[in-house]
Amino acid sequence: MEKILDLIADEVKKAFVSCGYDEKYAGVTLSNRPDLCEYQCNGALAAAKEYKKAPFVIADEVAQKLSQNSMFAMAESVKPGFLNLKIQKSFLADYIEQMCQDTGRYGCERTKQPKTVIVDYGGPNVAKPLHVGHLRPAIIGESIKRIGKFMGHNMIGDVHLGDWGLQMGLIITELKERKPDLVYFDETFEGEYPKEAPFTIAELEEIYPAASSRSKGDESYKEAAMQATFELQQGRKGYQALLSHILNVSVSDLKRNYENLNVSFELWKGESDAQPYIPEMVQKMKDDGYAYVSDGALVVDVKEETDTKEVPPCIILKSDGASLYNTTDLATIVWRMQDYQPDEMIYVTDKRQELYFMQVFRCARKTGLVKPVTQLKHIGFGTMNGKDGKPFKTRDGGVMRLEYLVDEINKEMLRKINENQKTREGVVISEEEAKETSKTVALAAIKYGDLSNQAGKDYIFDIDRFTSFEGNTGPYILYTIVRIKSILNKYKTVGRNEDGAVIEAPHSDLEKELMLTLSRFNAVMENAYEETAPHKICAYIYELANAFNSFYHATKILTEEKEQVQKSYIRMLGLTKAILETCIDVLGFQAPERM
RNA sequence: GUCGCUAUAGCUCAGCUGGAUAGAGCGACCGCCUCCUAAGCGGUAGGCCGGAGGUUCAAAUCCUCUUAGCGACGCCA
Repeated sequence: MEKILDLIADEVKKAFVSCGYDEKYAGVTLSNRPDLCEYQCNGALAAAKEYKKAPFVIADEVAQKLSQNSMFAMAESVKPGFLNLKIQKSFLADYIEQMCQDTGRYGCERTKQPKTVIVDYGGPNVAKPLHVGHLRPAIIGESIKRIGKFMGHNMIGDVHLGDWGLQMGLIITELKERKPDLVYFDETFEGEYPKEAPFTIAELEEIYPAASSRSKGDESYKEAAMQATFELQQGRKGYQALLSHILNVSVSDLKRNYENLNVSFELWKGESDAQPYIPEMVQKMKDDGYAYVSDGALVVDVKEETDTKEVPPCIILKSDGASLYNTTDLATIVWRMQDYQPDEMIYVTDKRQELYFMQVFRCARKTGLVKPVTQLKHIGFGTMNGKDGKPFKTRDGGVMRLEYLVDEINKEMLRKINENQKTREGVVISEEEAKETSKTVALAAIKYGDLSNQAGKDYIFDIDRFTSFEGNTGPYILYTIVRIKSILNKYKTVGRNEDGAVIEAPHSDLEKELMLTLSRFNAVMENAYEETAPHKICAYIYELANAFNSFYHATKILTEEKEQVQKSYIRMLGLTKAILETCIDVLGFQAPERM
């Protein structure tokens, strides 16, 4: 469906043209003075200069023309030269009715040019638990992916595991110290390695930090780890087998953790998957004359004439010949292009990596790793700070495990739900349901709290604020949905049905306001995709929830006597619920049945 | 040092492809449950949009300068 703003703008354009003015002045926006009008056009103010006329005169001519148009209930010119518009109720009702009929899409069309887009978010390290630093990329990346999917693009999420480098050598070394008799360390072993991993996730999570801290004070230990890393990379069989055990154990644990966040990845690739592509890639960069040795390291220049600052070259290989983050990321681009031919790659990481990604992107482009039309985007997010405005830490200054943070919020939510139960009659929730619901609500609180801020800015993660479910929060949105569900259920329980329901022209200002808000859905979703801005969806559903709650308080729905009016209400409620649910789904959370 | 980001109500944030009286939430204060979930609704108070210039009929929004905070700046990821 065409956006309502475009439909209006089309009419306004015609009016401008027929009055002898250029249509470029006919831009229509939502009104910033809802007390005066619903939509406005400020073009007359701008056109005044070109036509050497008072803006008011122009606005008035156009307004005259438009007031004959059945789409508008009001078209008037005001003071300096504003053109204020109100839309005809019946037109609006028809539009909403069409949205209702457009099941699943509600007026938002799929893109006509679907793209394949790889979204790189996550970036957890194997053998290490997720910590709060992994929260933002997971939430934001997942949402970007879902928004793209909804718009009809082929979105592929890649977790991009940190599964390469010294950390693996450390784990192997520590394991060897503890369990030297394992077959993995026997170089003469020729049989088949056990299917079962020789450690659990809990052990793994303990082994790595232990090894890491020991390596800092023990040179020979560190050397052993480096040697193990080297041998692993050279393909030593026992170590490779251990690596796959580490990966399996770790990945299944990570999957479980991400699932709890309602985050999933299409690809569970890691840095190790890029390694095979490195030699050929590097050789080609050399052969093509892009890569050269500077200060011992192999680099590719990526500065451009228009740069206002120094852009250091992209380092491909360290002076000791080893690969590094850059190398792996570039080689990752190689296999992605080879296997998926994406039109676009989006990297969701901390914004401090901005310069780094600029280098990598330029290097990839310059050396022909990607096509000229392939888009490479870095979505940098800000730091998650505590209430004191400093990076979020545990009480003792450590990095908090993500599970603990989520648990804490789950518990707080459960407490509040139980508290509410006591003060409320009628809605009785079992202990089991309360537990499930608390998780659902907690996740919404966390995600909405994050996504409602602009991703690029730092934000304050205030547990007290997020878990207090008042105001502009995830729980408020869920509560609104639950309310609607409750009404719809009761409506059905009474034995009535929606047969023959049609959206009628709004019966009140609050109902019209709700309809106007509903009608913006397609524009909001499209814009959120174009600007990779989930926070715009948050802002929208907050407005929608407000519009609904105001309407709800002023309107008796279940006791409405006129059958057709009631059916119209119910139909509109269904649409409101569907849109809210669609929106929170692309944000990556869900609503419970009751709360 | 160079470059970048941020600065809006007591607090947390929207608004920034320029438009009419700068919006929410929290907190404060005042109302509303014989009525579909009060996790709600209505209302009051609270702002020289960091500062100074400029462009424009019109600037929180664009440009320049400036102050403060944060960040990035070749072998970490």
